[in-house]
Amino acid sequence: MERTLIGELGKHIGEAVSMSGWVDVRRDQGKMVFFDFRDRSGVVQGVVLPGSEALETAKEVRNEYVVRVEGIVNKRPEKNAQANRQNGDIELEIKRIEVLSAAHTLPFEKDTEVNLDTLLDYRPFTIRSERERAIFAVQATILDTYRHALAKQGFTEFQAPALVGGDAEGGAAVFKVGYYYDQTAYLATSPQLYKQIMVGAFERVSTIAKAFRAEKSSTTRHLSESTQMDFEMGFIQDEREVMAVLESVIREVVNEVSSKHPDAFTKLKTSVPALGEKFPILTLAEAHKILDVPEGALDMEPEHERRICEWVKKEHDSDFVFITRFPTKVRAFYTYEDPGEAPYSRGFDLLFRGLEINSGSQRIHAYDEMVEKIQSRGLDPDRFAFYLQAFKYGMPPHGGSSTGLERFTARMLELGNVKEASLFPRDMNRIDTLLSTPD
RNA sequence: GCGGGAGUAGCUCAAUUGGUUAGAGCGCCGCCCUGUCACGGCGGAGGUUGCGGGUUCAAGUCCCGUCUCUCGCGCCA
Repeated sequence: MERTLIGELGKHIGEAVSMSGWVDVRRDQGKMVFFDFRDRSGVVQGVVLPGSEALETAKEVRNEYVVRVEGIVNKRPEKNAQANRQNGDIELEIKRIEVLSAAHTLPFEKDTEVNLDTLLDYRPFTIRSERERAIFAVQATILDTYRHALAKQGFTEFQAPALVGGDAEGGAAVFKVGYYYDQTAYLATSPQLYKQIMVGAFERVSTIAKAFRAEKSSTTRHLSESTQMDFEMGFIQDEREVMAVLESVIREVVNEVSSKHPDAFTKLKTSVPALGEKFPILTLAEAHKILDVPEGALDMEPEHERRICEWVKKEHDSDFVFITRFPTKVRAFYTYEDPGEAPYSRGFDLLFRGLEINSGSQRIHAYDEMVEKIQSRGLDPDRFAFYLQAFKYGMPPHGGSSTGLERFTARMLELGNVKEASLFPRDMNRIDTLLSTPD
């Protein structure tokens, strides 16, 4: 018999069906046994009635066993119906259970709350919990919506390399790759330079790339391996155009997540982010003034990011806020500085619920200016020769930005630690050993 | 890297001022249960208190070292 998905069972009342999935819960009543079964489409109750041939197997089966079940879809007796619950009005009267795969004793119940390290140590199991599936279903929607929102606006997606040569940008904490005998390779800390190269061909490009950072840091907002959602666009007047595209994408992502996953916010004990009329834009100086930070501070400390977001939420009903006009010297070398606006650059950060989730800017596009800037930062233009070709052979005024997927997901669902928004997070001490050699 | 907190049963935690045989809930195992839906009832197993040293008549508890987790800061072109 062909497999019927649990979500479709309601259309087969009175019919004999075959269903496959996991045992979500078993409730043994003695002469009869109840189950909740789970597959990708949902859950349904199954019941083995007294005297059924399936009773013996039903007694052996435990939670998380993978089974194929044959039975009849019945409407539940009125008094046993469960409102507000998927398939609460039906149940599967089990005639036969075939164990496709037994499960060993579980380390703990699937949906119990556990500490972060336990959660991650048992990841292949904990990912099955309702909470974890909700987080990563939301993350999948974030990725999908980001991609389509940009495609609609004429962006071409490309794949940036993760393996890069040369310590081009100076002594950042990078992962060194010992493979090439005559040169050094690293894992990319950003797809930035490749994005710019691609603007030279496609004007508008986007990429979802892995970024690797070997920082010896342990915080709730850092990962050694993170996912960046980037775009870069040509023919702009200034960074405001980049911000406008970013805002439109973020709005679409939030709206899509809230419509596709209406239960996720309740499950995670949070609420849909407030988008306000428009994301407020504050200069760094304005933000510091609001926070009563002494003049001359060059950047925002984590505590300032939290406080300014609280202020913006209260004053503008927005969980997002742009900060602009950072001093050029604290931004990346390729950041554009208009002569009339010195010493401030055309860079911006986007803060979301107390945390920086995106950073972007208008970039330098003139070859000579770029070479000069590289030199003034004490870097060697020869080492950037490959990248500089993009500018040498005609580059439009352009800019772009980069959103940290894990940070965005974590703030969206108000997760305490960005590692909760990563399926398999890597940090200073954590890396799983799937590839370890068997004995 | 610096600072705070923590490490006790499979999981989440408790254990008074250093004092008898280290407890609970959940899970697990066994028995009972014909309408449960986190089913319920009765019983049971399960511990080198992270690791190493020290103080003491006596250490889960105090001291030193070490490892790990966690939070904050620093770092994060």
